[in-house]
Amino acid sequence: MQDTFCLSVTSKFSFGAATGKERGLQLLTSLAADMKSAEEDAYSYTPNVSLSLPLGMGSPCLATQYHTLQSSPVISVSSCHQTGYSSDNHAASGYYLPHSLRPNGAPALESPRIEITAYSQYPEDEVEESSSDDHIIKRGVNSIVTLTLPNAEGYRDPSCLSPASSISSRSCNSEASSYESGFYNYDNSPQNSPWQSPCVSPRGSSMLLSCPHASGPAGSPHNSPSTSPQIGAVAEEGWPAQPRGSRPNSPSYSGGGGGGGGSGGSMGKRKYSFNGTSYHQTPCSPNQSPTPSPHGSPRVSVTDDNWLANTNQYTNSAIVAAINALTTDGVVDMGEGIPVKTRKTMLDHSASMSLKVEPGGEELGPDGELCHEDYPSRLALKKESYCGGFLDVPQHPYSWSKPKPYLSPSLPALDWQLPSCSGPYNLQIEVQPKSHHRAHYETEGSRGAVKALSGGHPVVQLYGYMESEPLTLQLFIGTADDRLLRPHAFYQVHRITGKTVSTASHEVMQSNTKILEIPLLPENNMRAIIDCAGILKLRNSDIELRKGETDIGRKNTRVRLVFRVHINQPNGRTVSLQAASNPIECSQRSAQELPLVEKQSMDSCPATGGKMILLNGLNFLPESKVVFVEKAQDGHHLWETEAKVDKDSIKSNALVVEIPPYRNQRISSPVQVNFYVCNGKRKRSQSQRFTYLPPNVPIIKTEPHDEYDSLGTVGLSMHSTPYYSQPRLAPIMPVADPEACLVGGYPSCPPRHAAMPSSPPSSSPTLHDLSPVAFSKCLPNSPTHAAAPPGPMVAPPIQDNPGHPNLAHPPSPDHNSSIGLLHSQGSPNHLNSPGRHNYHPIYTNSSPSSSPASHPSTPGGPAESPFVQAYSPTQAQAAAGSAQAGGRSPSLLPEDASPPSMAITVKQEPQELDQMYLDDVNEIIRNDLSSISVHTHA
DNA sequence: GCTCTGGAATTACTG
DNA sequence: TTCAGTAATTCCAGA
Repeated sequence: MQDTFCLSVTSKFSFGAATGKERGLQLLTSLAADMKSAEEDAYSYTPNVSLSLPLGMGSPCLATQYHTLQSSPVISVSSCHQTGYSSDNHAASGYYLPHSLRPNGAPALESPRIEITAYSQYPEDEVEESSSDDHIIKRGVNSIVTLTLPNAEGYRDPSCLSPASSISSRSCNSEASSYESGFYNYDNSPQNSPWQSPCVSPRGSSMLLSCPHASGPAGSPHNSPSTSPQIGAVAEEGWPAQPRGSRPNSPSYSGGGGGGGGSGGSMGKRKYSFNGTSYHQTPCSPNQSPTPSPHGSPRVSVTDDNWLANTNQYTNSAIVAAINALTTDGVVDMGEGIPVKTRKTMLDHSASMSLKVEPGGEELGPDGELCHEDYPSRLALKKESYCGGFLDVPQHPYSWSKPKPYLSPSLPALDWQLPSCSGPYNLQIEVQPKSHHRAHYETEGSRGAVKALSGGHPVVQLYGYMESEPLTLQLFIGTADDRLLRPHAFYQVHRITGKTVSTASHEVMQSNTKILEIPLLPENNMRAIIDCAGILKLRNSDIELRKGETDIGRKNTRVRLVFRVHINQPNGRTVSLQAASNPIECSQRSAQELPLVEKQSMDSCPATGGKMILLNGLNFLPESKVVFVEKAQDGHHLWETEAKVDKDSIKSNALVVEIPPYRNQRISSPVQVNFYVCNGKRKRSQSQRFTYLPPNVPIIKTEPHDEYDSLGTVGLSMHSTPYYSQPRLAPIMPVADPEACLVGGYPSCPPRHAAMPSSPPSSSPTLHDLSPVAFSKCLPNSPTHAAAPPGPMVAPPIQDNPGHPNLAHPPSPDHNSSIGLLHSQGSPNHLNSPGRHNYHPIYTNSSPSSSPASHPSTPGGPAESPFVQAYSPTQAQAAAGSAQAGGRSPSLLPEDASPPSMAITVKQEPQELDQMYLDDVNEIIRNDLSSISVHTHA
């Protein structure tokens, strides 16, 4: 199997564990086979994907990102336990796969951004076509490899880059998240693409070439001012002709967008923006805020037509790609990337900003005059300082002056989903941040560092790292919606300094996303207290106007702290880990008015209801109501009922509710619904997931499998687990075709799935899908498994993350794991926990729960049971087989597996299953789950 | 004098 | 098109 596996994949996956691994491999293999796609051929990584999926599923740790500095981001997957990491250079890494790339060729992940996506813009074909060259990925991904700066070996700090180069580089870095853009964008992460910072290396000079658009900018890197013209040009492309006023969107803006407060003041500022310079033009505000944040929202650019065009044309040549990238950047970043307002603000604040700058001067360029356009140059400046030993935080022993080993062109883009653990390493958020943190606008002063619930600050620790060399922990603000984790376009991390801050930090920009770099020192057990990170809010209008930006800022006020660490391996590769915090609500209003459910004592119960559930959270009022809702896939309500709240027990942070009976007491499989706390009109908490189980056990069938039992058992345990409806981190692995699952799946299983409004099951489907189980679930939709099962059956297993419906969790035989899943899933927190990871390897999040105690810091523990072990090939096969044979959708499997509460539930009567399902289906139909397409598996 | 916070006024946006 | 309510953004003021 492995051989096969290897072949398809990159060739090097060493699965440490014996049997389990083998099984996993088998599964993978089979999956891979199923998944065949043109892409595979084209991209070596495709195979990886397949493989990776399982792995990922198995454990978060499984996949690990490897990269060689020089080579393009090749990533090899490894199970947590694996001792050996693949050393292949070429291997495309599944991990790093841009989301955009879908093995299946299916449309990219559905999600990336809230509403709109540019994916469509980028046909996957493009991507796949490049297939000829494994290394070359469409979008120049491969090219990246090619491009790799010869000297890349040494990571170059932007700082080192020549200004000019910096510019180009910057431009090159379009932030658009790879998946958003639909294709992988090396630029995104400067690190990712060697070329990314052409500037970086003189050789990169070619880079300059590359940036046609950027050319202007490139040409004048530093010159911020000068650049402006160019920028303007660029901007034009990207932008609508409109005046680049900061907020084209809102005419009103002239007045000052929302900024009402001091209308006058705000107005002035905004107008200023307008007048002063067009958005794009504003090239240089000398003072631009040192902080990159404003500028960059990552997503911007990729979407540019230019970019596409270029990309397409030159997929083959790395150079071309590089050029394209540059171009893109130039276009995007320069003009669009920076919100007018922002600039304005920056100007205004510049002075202050400069003050803030540390000795390192990281923030402001020496010039202090950098313009946004110059942003690149700014970067360069920063980097320079960086190189020079940028920040010095006197207080902290750690000296930034050290070159950062891990920095390499091949580092994964910020929108890539990474595992929280790999091999021996495990990155965990030991102390989660508070669920509310009011972000500050540029027009405001800092609102301080994000705090922990306990009153302290979040704490992050890397386990399993035994070297004496300090590492750098990266922190950026990520999204908290149902989709894959990615840099948040409307928020940036903000470095907090001062006497009260004990942790040294350093800011760097990557793909328009500000990253805070914090030292992880062996002497501190690779543990860092995050007391230096605040959250900056960018004006919606500024960001939304950016070309390529598809997210909307309105009501998009939840974020997560995303931590990353890159560990160099002896073989020259780099392991990248990522952990995301629980969601943080950043708006003032939300923090004050909206109820928030942080935990729920149970996430499932029999359809008969009647049990009491305890909700912990914030802003609960005596008049708070709890409403259970089931929605169809299309969003329409299938059922809605208000639960009885125990008025006597209401506290601002706790609520006891009686679970209402489900509308249909005869359900034969778990049904997923949602509930939310409502404090009044428009004051609702996020939807929380809840699962109704068949009243009387014999629910589901299951795969004729031995291990099944465990599953059943597992499912049973009800747990109080915090449960966020929000999406979890995106799966690590690139999904073959997330959408397939989502889209296809949904249709097929409308009723139950539909239930989860807030978090589309598919939401982060992607990676999961890949896993065998997940796969199966997805199958219905997936091309390969055309025979989708009937929707009704689909009810996902309980606890999934809202964001990720079960896909993530296949019914794992493993009891432990399963249990972990159940519990953990419910709560976002758990997701990350290593232990839980076993089942949710995919998720990068770390949860508080994941505390060392609960999760052995040792990688071995939880992580170990990667998916591989968890799933035996047989199971997988069985599942698949059953699905097919039975005619049921694989999705069913999960259900079976997970029915939580009844330990006994499992029934192993394959033969009868069909009938059961039929009955169920019929019943469902009768119940008029009409909107849903149901099929019987006859 | 500055930063951090909480609160609220004003304006933009949505339905 | 107008209006009311909600959300966003900016200010103010106190600790």
